[in-house]
Amino acid sequence: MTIDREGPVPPYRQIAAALRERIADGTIPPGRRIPSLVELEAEFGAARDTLRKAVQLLKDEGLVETVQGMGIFVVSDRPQND
Amino acid sequence: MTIDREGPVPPYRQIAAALRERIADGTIPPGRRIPSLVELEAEFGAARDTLRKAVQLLKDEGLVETVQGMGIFVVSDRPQND
DNA sequence: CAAAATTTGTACGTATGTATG
DNA sequence: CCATACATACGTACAAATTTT
Repeated sequence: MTIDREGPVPPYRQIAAALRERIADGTIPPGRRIPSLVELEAEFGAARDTLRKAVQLLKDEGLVETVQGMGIFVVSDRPQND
Repeated sequence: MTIDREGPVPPYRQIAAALRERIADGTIPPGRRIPSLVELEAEFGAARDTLRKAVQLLKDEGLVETVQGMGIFVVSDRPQND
């Protein structure tokens, strides 16, 4: 996935869309951790600030939850086997 | 109003609380504009990023709305005389 | 138990883009 | 065209929580 820096859609929204799709299609299943900010930074070639904005969108949508010191997790509507 | 940088409450939350109070007590009435980010920067002595986080909280609460090029406005539940 | 590594949270500063007046 | 104001992006630094060594 590559970011289009010419078009009207800001990078942070493109990144959010990419992650949203991975969640929707099950690439990253409920309860699972999303790549860390450092990893996302490497993958998308965007600044931490930009990635945090993308993650914030998903948090606002209730798709993910962040836990300091642990990571970013896909929310599971139904409880998973822990 | 002064920010306490020693306590556990981060500055952006203190600033949000200060603005929230001004809205609640009518100091800044519905429909009216809040001081610009530049003005808030001078008043609170905080960075732009910190102020934006404070405003974001109020936006999430539905207390204010931002309009690019115009400012940050207190939301009016009932329509005002425009 | 202690130290280091990992990861998110917060803060600061700067630059550029976009919209409004 | 210019000034004002918010939006986005980049980079850096340190704090706090968790996990690993």
